[in-house]
Amino acid sequence: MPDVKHFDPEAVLDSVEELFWRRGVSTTGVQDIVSATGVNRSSLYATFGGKRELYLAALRRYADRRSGPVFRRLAEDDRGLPAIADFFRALIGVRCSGEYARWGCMVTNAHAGTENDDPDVRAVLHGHHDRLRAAMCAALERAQAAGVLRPGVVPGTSADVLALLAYGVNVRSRAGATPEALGDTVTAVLDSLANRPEEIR
Amino acid sequence: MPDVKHFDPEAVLDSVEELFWRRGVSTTGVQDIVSATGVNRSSLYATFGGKRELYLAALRRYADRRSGPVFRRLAEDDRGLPAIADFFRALIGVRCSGEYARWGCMVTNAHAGTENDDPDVRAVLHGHHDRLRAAMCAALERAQAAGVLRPGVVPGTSADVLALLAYGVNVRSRAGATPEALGDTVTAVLDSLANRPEEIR
DNA sequence: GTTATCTTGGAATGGTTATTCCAAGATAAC
DNA sequence: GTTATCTTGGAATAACCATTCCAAGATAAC
Repeated sequence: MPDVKHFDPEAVLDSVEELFWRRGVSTTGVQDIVSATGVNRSSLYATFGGKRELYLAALRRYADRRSGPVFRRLAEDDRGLPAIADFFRALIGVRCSGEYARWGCMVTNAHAGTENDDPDVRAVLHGHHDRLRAAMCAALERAQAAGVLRPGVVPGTSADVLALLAYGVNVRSRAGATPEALGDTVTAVLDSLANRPEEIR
Repeated sequence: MPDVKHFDPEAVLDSVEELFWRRGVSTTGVQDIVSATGVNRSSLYATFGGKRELYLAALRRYADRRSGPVFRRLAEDDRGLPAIADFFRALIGVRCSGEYARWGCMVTNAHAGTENDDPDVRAVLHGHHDRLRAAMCAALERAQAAGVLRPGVVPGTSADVLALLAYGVNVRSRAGATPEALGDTVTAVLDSLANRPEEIR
C-alpha cells in the first residue's frame, strides 16, 4: 500500500559526496544538496536522517568506493615496491590535476578539520588508516620476501612512514605543490627502502 | 584629543588565535570572540577589520610566534641530524599531549580546510612551508658537511621528505596516533638518511 | 571647563542555517 | 474505485551568522 521513493538514493549520495568533498562540511548547506540533487528537503531527512548522517554516509562512501579498491589492488599486487610506486604515482596524478587539486583528499581533510570531533567520523578515519597501513605493509612484505628490501628495513615501520607520506602529499597538493616535486619526494623515500633503487622502475 | 583604546590588542589576538586554532574558522563565531575576550563587537571591527582579518592575524601570529622560533633554532643548530631528531621529538611531544592533541597544527589544518581558498591564507601557508623546508635543508647541509649523511642523499630532496613527514605527524596525531608509533616512524626515516644511524642519538 | 575625536555598548539588520510540520500527491493492495 | 500508507512540496520555525549603526561615554588638548 505504501508509496515508493521517487528518486535514487545512490545517485543522491553521489552528489552529496562530491559536495561535501569539494566544499567541506560546514560550508555546504542542506539547501546546496537540495539544489544539486533536485530532491526535496523532507525526502532527504526522511531517507538519510540529517546533515550529520548525510556527511557520514558520504565519507564512508568515499572511503569505500575510492580508497578501498586502490588499497586492495596495492595489497594484492605481487610486485612489491613497484606497486607502491604506482600507488603514489596515481595519487599524485589525481591530486595535482583538475579540480581535485583544490579539493584534496576527503579523508585527509576530515582528519585535519573539526569533522573529526565526531566519534563516528573518527571511526571511519581509523578504519581508513588501518587499511592504508595494512596494504602498504603487505606490499613491503612481498618486497622483502623477494629480497629487494634493504637489510634492516622493517615492513611495519616503513608502512607507517609511507602512510604519513601519503597524508603529506594530500596536504601539500592542496597548497599547489607540483607533481614533479611530490614525485621526486616519494622516489627519494622509496629509494631508501630498496636494495637496488634503480630497479623500482 | 582622541580617546585611547580600553583593551590590549595583543591580548585579544592571543585569545583569537586559540579560538580559531581549537575550533576552526567556520565553527568559531564573532560572538565567541566577544564572549572570550570581553571586548565589544564594535571595538573588534574598528581595530582589526572583520572575521576574515581576525583569522588572518591569528594565523600569521601562530606561524610567527610558534613555528618561527622552532624553525630558526633548527636552521641554526650545528648538529645536523640530531637537531632534526629533536625537532620531531618536540613536535610529537606537543601534538600528542593535552588538548593540543585534539587541535592539531593550525597551519596544517588551514592547509586541509576551506581556509586555503583565500589567497591571503595561502600566502601564509606558502611562507610557512618555505621556512620549514629551508630549515630542514640547512640542517641537512650541515649534516652532509660533517659527513654523516649517507652517500647519494640530496639535502633538498630529503628536506621535502621531512616536511611532508611533519604534515603527516600533524594529521595523524589529531586522530589519536600514539607518540611512540610516531617516534618510531620518524626514527626510521632519519635512519635512512644517516651513514651510521646509531649516531643520531 | 570646554570641545573635538575617538571608543564603547547594545540594539538592529539582513541574511543564512538546520530542522520541522502539514496539507497535497502518489502509490499499490484490496 | 476505495483506502491506507508512504512520499513530496513548500512554507514555517527558530536559532544563529557577520556586519552596521548610532547614541552615550571617555579621553586629552586647549
